[in-house]
Amino acid sequence: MARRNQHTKDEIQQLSLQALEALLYEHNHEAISTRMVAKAIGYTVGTLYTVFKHQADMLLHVNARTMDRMFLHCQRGISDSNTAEHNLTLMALSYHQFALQEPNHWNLVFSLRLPENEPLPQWQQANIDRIFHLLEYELARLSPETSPQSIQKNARILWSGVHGMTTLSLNNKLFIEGITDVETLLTNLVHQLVLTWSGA
Amino acid sequence: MARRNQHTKDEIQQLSLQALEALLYEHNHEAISTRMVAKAIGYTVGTLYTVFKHQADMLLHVNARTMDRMFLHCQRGISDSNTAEHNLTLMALSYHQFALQEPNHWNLVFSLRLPENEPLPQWQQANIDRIFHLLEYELARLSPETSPQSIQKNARILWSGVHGMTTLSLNNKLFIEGITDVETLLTNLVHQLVLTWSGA
DNA sequence: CCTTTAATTGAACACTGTTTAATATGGCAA
DNA sequence: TTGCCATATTAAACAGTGTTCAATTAAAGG
Repeated sequence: MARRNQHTKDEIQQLSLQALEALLYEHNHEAISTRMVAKAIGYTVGTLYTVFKHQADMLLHVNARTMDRMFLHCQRGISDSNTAEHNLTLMALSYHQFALQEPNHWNLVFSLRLPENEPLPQWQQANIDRIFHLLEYELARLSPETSPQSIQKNARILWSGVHGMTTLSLNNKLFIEGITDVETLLTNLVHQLVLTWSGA
Repeated sequence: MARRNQHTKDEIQQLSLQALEALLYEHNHEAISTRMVAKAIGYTVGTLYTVFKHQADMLLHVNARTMDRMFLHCQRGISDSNTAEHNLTLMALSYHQFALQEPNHWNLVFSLRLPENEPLPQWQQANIDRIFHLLEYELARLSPETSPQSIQKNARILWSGVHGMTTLSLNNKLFIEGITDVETLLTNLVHQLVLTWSGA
């Protein structure tokens, strides 16, 4: 069977990404092979290599979609009619919730290592910047007289905290026996940082 | 060549771990195979499996040693004659510095996934607790009247932040073009959290 | 010295990512 | 309609992976 022309290259790429995403709900990315993805879309590995440079390239494309979904998820419920602290708390909780809902997708975003000399694509940085802008917007609303540099700095401090809690709790490296849950910890973190930044 | 009795099982295990650690200075753990380790110590893969249950088991042992080293490193310069904030800042900077010095060892600690139904061993939790105790000690010194529960909670908030910054900066996911460095950010984080916790 | 015991190996198994020659079909020109 | 060409697709190959296990070989014990 050759030259069946059933799908365009673009369609094959989309099918692959969808199939891979579906597999990630069941298996973590280290357990997923190129042949599994190929089989899932009814093609052979060779075909995948006409559409992606290599496996890492395919995973990178999945990561792009994951970050898009995460970005949307983190905007849920955000509104200018809320206080800045409320919005920041919502974002933090959403970030953590997304990681819980799609742990394998989320893990892949932060554990993918590209082959040497492969630069990480510019849209990756753009995606990260997009999330930071959400935070910076709220931080500016919180204390309008703070300099843009400080706002950028504080956004990074805040995101690091939220991200760290999410990583550690996802890997059970955070808790002794049933102390407070992560949601409480996240709310606390946001509250305490907001307190010092709101000029209190 | 069989039954040469050149090394005891214990010695073979130690040799393996040392060889693996040496390899980690050059390659990240995904690029290291059991056969590479075996060759480095002058044995065959089969021998490794008389000493470790599986590859993940071997990596877990390396992680134990890495955490020991990290624990010692994080105590560098700590002294009761320093302020609590100073000690906490030292620890945060040491934590980050250690990750920079041994990125592959450090990565392995947080990215190793055990096979299903393999419980993470109890010394792992003990090692984590040990680090938390260092933090809790300083936090108690900072505000003696705070309840033990709150101290535990705050230690986790603080460590999450430090860990998050370290992870993200190690993967270049934290910075736009040359803003402030991670050290400054870490110092800031500690300072701001300490401010709210010292009852100011 | 000869047998038992166990440390060590080498080969096998089923998999992995990646490359490439061979193939078979859809579309086009005559 | 026929025949050819371009190319989408595959099957097979390669060098590697983790893991297991029968076979081997040497040390130790009687």
